[in-house]
Amino acid sequence: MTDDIQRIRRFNRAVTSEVGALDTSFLGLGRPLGSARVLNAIGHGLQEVGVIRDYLGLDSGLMSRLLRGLEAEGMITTGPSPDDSRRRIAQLTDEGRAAFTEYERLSNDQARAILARHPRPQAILDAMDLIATALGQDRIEIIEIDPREPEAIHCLTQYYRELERRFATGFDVNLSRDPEATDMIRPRGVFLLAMSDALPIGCVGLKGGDGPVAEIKRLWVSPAARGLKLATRLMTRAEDVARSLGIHTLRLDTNSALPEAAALYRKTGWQEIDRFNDDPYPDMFFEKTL
Amino acid sequence: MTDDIQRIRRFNRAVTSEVGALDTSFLGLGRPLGSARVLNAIGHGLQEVGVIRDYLGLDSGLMSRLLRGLEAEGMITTGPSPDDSRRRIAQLTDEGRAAFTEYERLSNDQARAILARHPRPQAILDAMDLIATALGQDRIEIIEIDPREPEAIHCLTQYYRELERRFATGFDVNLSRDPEATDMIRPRGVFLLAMSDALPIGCVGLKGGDGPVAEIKRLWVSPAARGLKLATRLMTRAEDVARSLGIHTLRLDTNSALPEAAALYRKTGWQEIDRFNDDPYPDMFFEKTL
DNA sequence: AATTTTATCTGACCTAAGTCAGACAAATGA
DNA sequence: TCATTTGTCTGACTTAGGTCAGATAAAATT
Repeated sequence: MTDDIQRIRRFNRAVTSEVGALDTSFLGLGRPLGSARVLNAIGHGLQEVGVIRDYLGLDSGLMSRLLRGLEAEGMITTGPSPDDSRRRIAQLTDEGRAAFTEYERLSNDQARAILARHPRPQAILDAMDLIATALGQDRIEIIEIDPREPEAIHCLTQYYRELERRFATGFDVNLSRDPEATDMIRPRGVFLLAMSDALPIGCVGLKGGDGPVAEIKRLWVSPAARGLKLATRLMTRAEDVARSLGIHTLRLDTNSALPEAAALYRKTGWQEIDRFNDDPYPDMFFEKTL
Repeated sequence: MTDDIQRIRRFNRAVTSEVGALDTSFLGLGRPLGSARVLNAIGHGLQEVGVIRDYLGLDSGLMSRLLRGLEAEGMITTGPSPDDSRRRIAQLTDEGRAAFTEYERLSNDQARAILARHPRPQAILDAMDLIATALGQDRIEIIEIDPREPEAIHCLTQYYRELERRFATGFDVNLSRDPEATDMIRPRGVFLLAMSDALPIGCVGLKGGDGPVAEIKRLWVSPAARGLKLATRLMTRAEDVARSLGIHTLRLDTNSALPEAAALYRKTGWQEIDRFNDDPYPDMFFEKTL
């Protein structure tokens, strides 16, 4: 156990010196960290002075001075907000946008360098996802999204890959009944994503029709987030939406090669029923009355 | 690929805010970060002012002032080094030791908290080891050590566990020929550890006797360090030591359940030979003439 | 219309951190 | 022995970052 603590502290040291290098790269463009942070916040789309101040946790006096400095440098312009002229809005000038892009380039290069010098970049990424998800586990949010958006497709792709790995026969999505995206968009259904910071780490689809019966599809949780009860959260939210859409009965199909899924369904009030479709992949079928 | 970059930058954000919290905890004891860092360096055993200065990368003027401040607080005493009275040596007072212990406690608590709130602490630790090893991959060092030291035992324990997992029959070290520790200490042999920062991530033993023939034992590399050519580095160093001890012939035994090991031996000039012992576990035997 | 609240700014002030030139004393080398 | 080098310290100065008490103007409330 003491040994484990040492491992974490070694990790902190390793990452701190790397993050220190990151801070230095911010300073490397000849601008103090404070101004650089404000410039980046504006570049990332924050406009209102108050919002930026809260986001960066700055005193209003200091914030004002940093803005004035960036203005003097010609990096930003400020003006009153159209709907409340007490509030001020900051925007990048062309010069400011160039500086911001340069910061982005440095950050991306640094990230790329970490991947490039390691023989197993995928292992690095998986480890980073696990740690970032663990550190932010209290800030995981579930959002509704169009299943054709890139974040949703990211999850679905991972889901298909996992089925491919775990089914003895492999998995070809074209042989399965791929639900119409519009069946998973309100008012017929919904597609939910679990987000940790900006990374999608889980999904579930509620595929509805015109009647009171709907199907749960594509329940998946990233390996980085397993054990955090995320599947239950996703299912509960999907059931809530179903109720609000006037749906009385939910069905789903699954495969006995995914025993943790069947266990979850049984534990949360689902009953096993007879086969209700001719999809070649599933071999277990469940139903739940809301 | 762009997606991967985003994942790394998310990791940086997550870790930076956590590390920021660590810095704040340093400040939380009412001492500025600079003084706290010096106090901790002294607590961790650094004594000479110049060594501390280099380690923390401080200007000599600033260093001097920080020392003076800690002295005024009653945290440390300084005096001339006995062998060169230009150099000064800093030591903790009882009060200083108490403050240092408090910092250690805070750091350990923080680390413990991360583990405690996650359902799979072992996964967190493995991920942290992987990342810390990757970030410090250019600073991996190979050292000689007594195989009875805790760092060596850490590696050996992991090695036995891995054999237990990978051999169809399991692995019981008591049934195997456990080499005498003294056979792996100069002048008979040597035990080598690969260290990343303070974490042992690989080992190999050279078990010698009185004659010119020796055995390679216990070659192991942590999953966190695989792909970094560490096994080759360890073997090369073991062979170098063997030569310097007047050994002409090396032997080793291994098992076909560890194909990557046999592949390494074949690639580095080892020849498969007939069984030369009656250990129940190995089923492949190699020899190399130096 | 007068008062209060909100959002930002300004001036005065502070600490932490760091730089640099030179002082000083001990150790080293010619 | 004398000049040079080395390790540390001191004083003078700078920048970054931050706090706080008003000032100011727009918006919201009474």
